[in-house]
Amino acid sequence: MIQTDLIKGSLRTIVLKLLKENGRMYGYEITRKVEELTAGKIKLTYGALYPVLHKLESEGILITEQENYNNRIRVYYSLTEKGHSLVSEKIRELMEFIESLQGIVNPQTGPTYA
Amino acid sequence: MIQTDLIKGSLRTIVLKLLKENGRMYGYEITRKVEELTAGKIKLTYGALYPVLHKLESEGILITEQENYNNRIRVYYSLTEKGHSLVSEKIRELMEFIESLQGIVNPQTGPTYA
DNA sequence: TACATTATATAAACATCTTATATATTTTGG
DNA sequence: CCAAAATATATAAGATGTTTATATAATGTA
Repeated sequence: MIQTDLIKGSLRTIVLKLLKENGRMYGYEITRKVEELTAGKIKLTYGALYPVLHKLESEGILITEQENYNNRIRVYYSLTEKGHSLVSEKIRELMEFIESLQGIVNPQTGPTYA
Repeated sequence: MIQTDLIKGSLRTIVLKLLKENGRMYGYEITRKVEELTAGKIKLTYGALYPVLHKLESEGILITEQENYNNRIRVYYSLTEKGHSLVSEKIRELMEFIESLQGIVNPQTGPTYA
C-alpha cells in the first residue's frame, strides 16, 4: 500500500470528487470506492476521513442524511449548492498539481520522436 | 499558485529526486528548480524546505558541504550512499501515488476511440 | 461460535506546513 | 549613489492534517 503521507492535502478533493460523481455516499462506501479506483493502493483511514467529512459539513459544503439499513445507521453525505460550485475548482487545482508533480518526477515527458 | 497544502508528504521525495538528478544543490537552488520545472506553479517555502533538508541530513540520507560564493555561504546537499539506495523506491512510490490520484480524478482515462 | 465485514466516531500523539521574523551580501535600475 | 530586488540560510510559533489506538455494534460467513 502507498504510504498515506502522500495523501495529505488531497483527501478533501478526493472526497468532493467522489460525491460529485456518485451523488451521495456514506463514509465506509467512500473508502471502498477509493480502494476500488486505485486497485487497493490507497486505503483511507477513518481517523482521517470522518474529521474531513464533519469539517466539510460544518463549512456548509456537504449535508448529511441518516438512514437505517439492517439496523445499522448510515450517514449519507452529499454536496450542497455551495459544494457543487466548489468542486470543479478543487479538481482543477488537484489536476494542475498532479501535472506539476509529473514535471518534477518525470521531466523527460514530452513528444516522443519515433 | 497551487495551494501548497497539496505538497504535504511529497516534499521529501521531490528533494531527493532533484538531488539524484543534479548531483548536488543548495537550498535556494532547489526552490528555483522546482519553480522552473512546474512553470512557477509550485513555490517551496524555506520554512518547509530547510527543516526537511536538515532532517534528511540527520537521518544520514544527505551530506552537506559549505562553500563560499561571493561572500555568501552556500550549503550544498548531496545524497549519501544510503540516500541513493532510497531514492528510486521513493520515486516509484510517488509515481504510483500520482497514478492512483489520476484513477480517482480522471477515471475515464483509457483508450480514446476516434 | 468465532471471525470477518460492515459502519461510525473520537482522542492523543505525531508529522508537516505556513507565516513571521532575522540576518546579510550582491546585483540591478533609476 | 541609493533603493529595491534578488540571493542565501535559518528558526519559532501556530495551524493543519494524519496515524494509531480505542470504542461500539450489527450482520454475514466458515
